[in-house]
Amino acid sequence: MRRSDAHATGVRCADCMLRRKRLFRPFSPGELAAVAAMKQQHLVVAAGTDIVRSGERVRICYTLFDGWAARSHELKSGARQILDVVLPGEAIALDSVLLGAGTHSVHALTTAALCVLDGKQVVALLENSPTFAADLLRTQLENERRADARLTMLGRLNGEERVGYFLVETFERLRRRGMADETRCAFPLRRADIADAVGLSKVHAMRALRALRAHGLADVSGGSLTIANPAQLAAHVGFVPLPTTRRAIL
Amino acid sequence: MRRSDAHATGVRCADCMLRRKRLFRPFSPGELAAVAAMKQQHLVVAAGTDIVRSGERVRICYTLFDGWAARSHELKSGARQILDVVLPGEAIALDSVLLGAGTHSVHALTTAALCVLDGKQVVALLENSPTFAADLLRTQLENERRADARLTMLGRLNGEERVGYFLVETFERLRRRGMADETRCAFPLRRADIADAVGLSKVHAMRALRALRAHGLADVSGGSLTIANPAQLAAHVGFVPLPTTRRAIL
DNA sequence: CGTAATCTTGACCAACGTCAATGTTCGTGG
DNA sequence: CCACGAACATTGACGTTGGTCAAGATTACG
Repeated sequence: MRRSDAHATGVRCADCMLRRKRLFRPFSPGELAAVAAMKQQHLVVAAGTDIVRSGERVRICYTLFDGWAARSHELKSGARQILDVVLPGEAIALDSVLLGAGTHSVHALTTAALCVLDGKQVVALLENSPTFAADLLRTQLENERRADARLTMLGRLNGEERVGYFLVETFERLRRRGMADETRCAFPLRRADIADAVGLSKVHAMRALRALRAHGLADVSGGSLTIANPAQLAAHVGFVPLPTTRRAIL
Repeated sequence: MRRSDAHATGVRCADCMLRRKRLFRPFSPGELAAVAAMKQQHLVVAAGTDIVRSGERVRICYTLFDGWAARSHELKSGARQILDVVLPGEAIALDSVLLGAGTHSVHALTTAALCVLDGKQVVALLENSPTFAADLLRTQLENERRADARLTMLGRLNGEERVGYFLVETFERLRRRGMADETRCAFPLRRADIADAVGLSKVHAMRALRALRAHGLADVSGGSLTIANPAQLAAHVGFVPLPTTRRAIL
């Protein structure tokens, strides 16, 4: 499950099924060629691997092709905050290509497949294809809206609501990628990960999960998440799905 | 202090001193002309005015020219979360021009002067000037980094640290705009605003302010903020200033 | 089969929210 | 200049939420 698998799982951009999903912006032939040219490697890493470490200056970025990852901050105190879960089709380390040394870490939550992209060529595409740059800006503005909502959840919801919010939001993101059925999806996060995502201690995150289960709202067990009535849970925690826009993908 | 003052305070983009600050990206003559053309009005609003209301679909966006504003979410419960303080030179409602109906509100914290920009022309500039789109994307990625740090503060710091973080972060942003001296700056937020920014109740935000004052770290009174030793406070709360990049301004 | 990691729970304590009362500031009209 | 009221600031008392510690149960894996 290391780099030696690269060829086994390699996919040419032109054949990539991920980018054909409705969620993603269609590519012009020219853009597709540019992206195919900048793709240096198809890399598979094991669960737990650090994909990006905070402070590293890098000349490459990634598209998560398959699997789950988490962006996080670590404090000197040892505490950790998970900033966001990264799902297939999303960019990793794009910020460090455009702004220099990254401020967050990214680690694989499951076995993860990554498209490795040459930073210089990414910048070149941006500066040569204005519609692409504009679409990437749209995607980034949409990310900001999600981040705003997460900030509100951390600042203003109680423990049970925070966990519930995190679960439906993730469920909804998976649904849009065709990675969830009506009430169920994979959910590889451990209890400690959930706690670090919603700003609770591990013990209290447990209590919140127990309460959600007791209320028949959500159940996390055996690596999968079941939400009997997603609309009800969403209403309960004040989650409002964003209107679907076609996200830029690299 | 209403629209009638527009002419009194009107500034032509070519003469604008704000955009000449080091913090902001210099403009090519072509871009400057494009921005001057899209500027429809120079609008002055009183403190407390709603500049943008959540859910409104708009065809214009703004650059905050002078004064302070706050972006916020309101929950059905009546609770409010301030997402960010908006300072001179920053865009307002750019997201709703590019993505449709906004998801947050923006209100003026002080008397505020706004450059009103035509949305269509903003989009046109983006799609015609790739370097500008790329720079705006950089600025947006920098905003994301700040948002990540705020999320971490909400999730992982205690009340006193949260308030301290919010104060130094804002102080540092003002300093970069030349709006603060070594230890002091204007600070027009009320106690309730501070509480809503850091996810505390008003009463507890008070206690945190009292503790910060008792520890000699920060003092908010009479509409101004004094931080005896900003570096010390920053270290105390884990605030790390982002490297300065030249921000795109419209 | 054994060891380490993770999950789960109870008991207890600290942080934070709520309620309610008092003080302070500031603008307005007399 | 003063009287008044409204909005805001400040504080104490008390209840609730969430953190910490510690132990036992379960799972994953060599």
